[in-house]
Amino acid sequence: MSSKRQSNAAGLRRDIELLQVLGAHQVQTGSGLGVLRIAALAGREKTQVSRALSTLAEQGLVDRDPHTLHYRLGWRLYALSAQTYEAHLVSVATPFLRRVAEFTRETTHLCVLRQDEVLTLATQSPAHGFRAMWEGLFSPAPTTSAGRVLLSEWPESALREKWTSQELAAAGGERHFTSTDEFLAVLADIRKTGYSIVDEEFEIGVVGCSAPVRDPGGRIIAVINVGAPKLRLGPQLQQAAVITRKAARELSDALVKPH
Amino acid sequence: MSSKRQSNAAGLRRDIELLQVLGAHQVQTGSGLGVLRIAALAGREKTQVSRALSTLAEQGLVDRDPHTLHYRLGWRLYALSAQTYEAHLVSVATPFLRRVAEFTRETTHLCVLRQDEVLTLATQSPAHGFRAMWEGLFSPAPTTSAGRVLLSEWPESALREKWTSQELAAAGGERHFTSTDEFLAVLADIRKTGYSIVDEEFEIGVVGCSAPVRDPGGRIIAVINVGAPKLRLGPQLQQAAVITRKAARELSDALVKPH
DNA sequence: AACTACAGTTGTGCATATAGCACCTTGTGA
DNA sequence: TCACAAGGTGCTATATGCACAACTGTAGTT
Repeated sequence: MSSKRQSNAAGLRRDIELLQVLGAHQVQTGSGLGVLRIAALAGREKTQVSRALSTLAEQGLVDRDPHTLHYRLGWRLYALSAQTYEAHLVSVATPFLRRVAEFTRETTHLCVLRQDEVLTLATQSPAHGFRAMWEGLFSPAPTTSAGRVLLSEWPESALREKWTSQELAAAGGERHFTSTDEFLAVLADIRKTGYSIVDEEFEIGVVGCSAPVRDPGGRIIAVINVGAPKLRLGPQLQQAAVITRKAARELSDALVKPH
Repeated sequence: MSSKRQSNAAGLRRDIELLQVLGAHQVQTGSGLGVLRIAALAGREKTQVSRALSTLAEQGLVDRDPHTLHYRLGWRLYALSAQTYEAHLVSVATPFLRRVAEFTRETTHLCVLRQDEVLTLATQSPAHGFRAMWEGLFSPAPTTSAGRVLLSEWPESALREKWTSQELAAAGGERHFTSTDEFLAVLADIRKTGYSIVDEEFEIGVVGCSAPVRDPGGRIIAVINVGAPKLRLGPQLQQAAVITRKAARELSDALVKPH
């Protein structure tokens, strides 16, 4: 069997999974997690988890409440994240997001595509202080306006390979495409207009629009997205899309340095 | 109690060091790093580094430029960091930082103490768009106004143990304390006034002030800090300190939920 | 084209760090 | 006082990672 030595670092992979378990839990309940709970969620022995977490804590990747002994994600993740390309992107994009948020009076996001899902990097609300807690979270790609823009310039072969009818259905949302061809037609329309509009397809009562942000090479690397209750934004959705498209283009021009 | 028995997870520790190497390099030059360079910086065999990095890349902790083959810190760090307590703190603090930045017309920071150094979590500039790139970076504690506030309510025994004259000298800065007693006197003064002022002690030509942010239990968990060229802020430094102290108190009141 | 110089990946024997188990310690509530 | 739950420690066989070497790929030079 030769034991598949090529795929090294099974241990590392498992330890990273602990971080993901902690992150996922933190999203749902705002609190930390004990060793036994983490072990159960990760499907590992508590003793291994205990030892791994204490090493992670020593390195600052997780923090421990000295009283409850619960773990949560640690400060070093925050320090390291400031050096990522994504952080650079957010720092350049923030003024543009802010402007869109003030124009539309709605919450505005910066999103990217990671692992075939939409990752929201940053959020700006018109009334600052309260920010919708979407940052760092994933959404399905085909049912959101952001995801459709991010996929819109994939080569057709790659789209057909990845987004079969099953995949489209599996991605969820209130409504979904019944065929890949239908999906491709929507993407073609996005390429023509330069923005994407979604009306209650991801979630009932919610509408949204998105426009592409491009790197200096012209590739779509992110989107600016506006999402809001249909009752409020519905009538001006088209107008919001145009504003979003304009801001996304200006942001693209500001991205001279790939960092 | 020599902690020799926790000889656990040497491999994990080494892999985390790779992330730190990448982070440190990214700060200096904006670009990524090849496998051989990383191996040299981390003092490891290139083959191990190659394998470890490919696992880290698979998990999204590092990203690889497909063309240059250079690695940099990955998107998952950004996603995970959004779930940290530090991110929560930043999200609550941002409006307060913004107000201080607009009042003083100077760059304002939110800082915490991690591993006996000052970690800057967030920055707000009066003219938004350009932000000084201090986020995610460390500064020495005793020579900065932020660090002094963060240390100001440590018990005296802990201060004497940690901040011996050698430690104070090792922390750097343009000027440093010659004795721990002198240092303690400065901290006592901070406790009295509720803010800290530093005049060209960390860096020539730079002045700053800081005030403590407290959790609901009253413990100092962060500071708001204003730093600026002496020529510009010098005359109004005292006034800026009062504004900072006021904002820090209001932020403390806003921190009802410990997340 | 062939030659050289780098950058990075893959294969293998050997030493060692780790998984898993049973056993402790501590805290808490009836 | 007991009983139970959460978390940590000691120990050994063995799976894992390490080092070294050989291999592949990619420019740049003549």
